Amino acid sequence: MSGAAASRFSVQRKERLLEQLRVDGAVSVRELSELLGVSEMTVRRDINDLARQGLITRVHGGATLRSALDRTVAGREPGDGGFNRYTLGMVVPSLDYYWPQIVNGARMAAVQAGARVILRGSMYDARDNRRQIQALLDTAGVHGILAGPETAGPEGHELLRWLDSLPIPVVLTERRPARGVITTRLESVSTDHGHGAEGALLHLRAAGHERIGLLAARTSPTAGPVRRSWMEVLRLLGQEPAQTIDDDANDCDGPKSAAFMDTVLERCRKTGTTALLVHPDRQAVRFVQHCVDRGVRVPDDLAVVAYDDEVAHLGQPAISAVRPPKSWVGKVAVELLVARLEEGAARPLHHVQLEPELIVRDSSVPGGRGADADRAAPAEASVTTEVTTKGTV
Amino acid sequence: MSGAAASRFSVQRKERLLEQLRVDGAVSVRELSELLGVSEMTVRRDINDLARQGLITRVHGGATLRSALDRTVAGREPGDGGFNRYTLGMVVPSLDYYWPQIVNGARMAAVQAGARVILRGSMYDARDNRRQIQALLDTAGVHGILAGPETAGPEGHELLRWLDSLPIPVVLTERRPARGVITTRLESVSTDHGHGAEGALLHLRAAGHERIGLLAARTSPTAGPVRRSWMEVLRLLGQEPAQTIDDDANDCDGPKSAAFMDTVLERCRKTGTTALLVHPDRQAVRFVQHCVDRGVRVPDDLAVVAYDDEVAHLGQPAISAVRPPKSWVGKVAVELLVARLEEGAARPLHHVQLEPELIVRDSSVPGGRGADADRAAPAEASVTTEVTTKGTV
DNA sequence: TTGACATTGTTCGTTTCTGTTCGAGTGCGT
DNA sequence: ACGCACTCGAACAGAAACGAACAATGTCAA
Repeated sequence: MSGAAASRFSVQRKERLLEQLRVDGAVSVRELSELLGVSEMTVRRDINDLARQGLITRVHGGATLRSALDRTVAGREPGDGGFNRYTLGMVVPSLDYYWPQIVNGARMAAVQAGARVILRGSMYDARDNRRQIQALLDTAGVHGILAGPETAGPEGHELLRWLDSLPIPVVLTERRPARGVITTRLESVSTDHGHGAEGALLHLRAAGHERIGLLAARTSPTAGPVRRSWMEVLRLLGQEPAQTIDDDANDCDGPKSAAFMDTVLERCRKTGTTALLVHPDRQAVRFVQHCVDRGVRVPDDLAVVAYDDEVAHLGQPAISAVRPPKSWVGKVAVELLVARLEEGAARPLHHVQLEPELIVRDSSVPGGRGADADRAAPAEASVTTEVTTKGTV
Repeated sequence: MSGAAASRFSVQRKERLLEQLRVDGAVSVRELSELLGVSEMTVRRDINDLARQGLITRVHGGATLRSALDRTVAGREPGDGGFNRYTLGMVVPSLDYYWPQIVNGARMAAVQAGARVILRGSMYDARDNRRQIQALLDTAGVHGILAGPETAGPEGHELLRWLDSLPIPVVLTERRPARGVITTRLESVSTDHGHGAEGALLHLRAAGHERIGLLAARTSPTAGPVRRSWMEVLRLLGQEPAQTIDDDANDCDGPKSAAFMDTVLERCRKTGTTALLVHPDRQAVRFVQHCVDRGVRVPDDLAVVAYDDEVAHLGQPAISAVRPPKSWVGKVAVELLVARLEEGAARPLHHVQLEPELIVRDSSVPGGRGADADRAAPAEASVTTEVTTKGTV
């Protein structure tokens, strides 16, 4: 077969491997050989190549991120004579959803920069955020803080002001200073969720969908920008939110989920909604599952794009998804913080936004691949193909 | 004309190849030879040419977008003395105001990164911007573009779309993609002028000024965010723009300038306006000069903060000013572009905003820090005063 | 027209990539 | 100890891709 655009050449396989490593921290030969559709021997050869370059560390059965214990090749980065020049405290609101990848990226960047990350888990709650950060400050020798705190509400604002006043540099991670809060020293790295959602919506629009609904988990900080973008795109298309779906994706879970999703499907029928953006992807998987159970064909009867890409590839069919560059957020955050520590106040404050990419799978366009990719492909593909685009249109 | 090193057809083929690469991320020799109707050998020759220029990554069987794993060019580059790995084209709208420092920062960063910058001056005009950028594209061996184009209006939007579609990476410099224009590949570095203006206004507010006016050069792209911030801060202070000054600073120049400035002073008296933000600083110098001529004491009778800091230190008294981090804008732009060239498409799109700093001199607070403040410009970074964070409304 | 030059196509021996096979090594439970 | 399950990698082989050399074609100027 020649249609697999995902990884035709060895370089692409290796990039895919590294990407997987960034996400999971480890890969197995077996997994990869299935994922990429090549023999295990080939995967081993790739791993050996990369290990020889010092980019990864070989382990029995697979590979991991380059480890400090790996002495096989002189590490490409002069981690510097001084091994841990800086100690960075990091506080994240969750240790099992979304944030592990950010932490991973931060860890890797820290190793590169000769720094050490001390991690503390917290909650989506300003008071606890502050407690955890205070604990880090009380730890001797912490040079800077990476924090993904609650920024909304009076308590969030107060927390931001407190962070702004700390004696050591602080980089907001996957957060921005809230509007209306005066900050003069905070820096930030965050994903441009609004733009990500816009990309997904325009992709659906380009696939011919006129009426596009939204299921977003209202409790998440991500939902805000996503929903705002959705409303803006609707406005561009000359539509009213009331004419389609705008519900809370959290309801796709729990005892009443079946009834809820039935209601959504019913409303899709009534309003002529043919596409949905679902946030987060766990709920998208649930929802697509439900569609299949009810005989609603995806994407023919209803196209679905997930916002976030933790499990979207496991959906049946595999779900197209917007993938925030999580590990990069962590990486850039560490780089900003280390640069601040090295260069001091002469360096202007940085605010970085990173854009998500849209992973087109099978749930958004018939045939599994966008009409945007006009290629005479032999349609014979039993293995799910993944196409990565830097956006749509 | 016979001067071209490569034939017209060869160029077209290569453009087509890059185009295909942009869509798919990879091309195979076989596919391409069929698609273009030429022999495989010819395609290989094209691929080798482009790879030698560092524009793509050669792989067995075809080519991919430049990959971080591609070590071929990074190692050796025959001819160029060995160290200019990349050639970056830069187009700026002015060569005598504001932009020289940005260009400087870019130049320095380029040297650091082993790159070379080719500069072209243009105008504040979309059509000419495009002409100049096209000229750079026609220059053989340009790997990426730094541009500070016109982004407003239909022509600006069209220009952005065109930039977004170029086969080589583009970093907008001191510009952002306009709202409402769909871009999927542009990156950007810009100053957060809004935040800068906010800092100046809050500084004046903290110094006790209740009613603060604005003189902004309406023709400048910077004026937009500055004025928006000003209006927002006024709103926070519970005031109306109409109750104070909001005029065009351009009128401080030219034959009728004296009359204009007298009118402004008169209106300040009438409305009880005790402070002004003036953009740009040249006009601020003129205005302060006029105040002194008319016996209006600065800062006692009227406080002035300039937006921008090219000549503000030459004012009598020295004028407090918001200083955009110009050379940093150039530096970060080059860093983004080089990183994109090195790491390829796996790197997410970056949008960076840098914050200006407020240089407090003698025109905004009585008893400011006179003589030593304007001696060594770089040293002033440490003199920057923080804006009060409490008590505003 | 002719000759110099550039570009493209063809041939064919060489190289690269990948899958398969199979013996060796490792850890684990019985 | 033993077998078992697993992984690893050397060795081989087929297919495909590569590129040097040469041939063919087209372009331009004298």
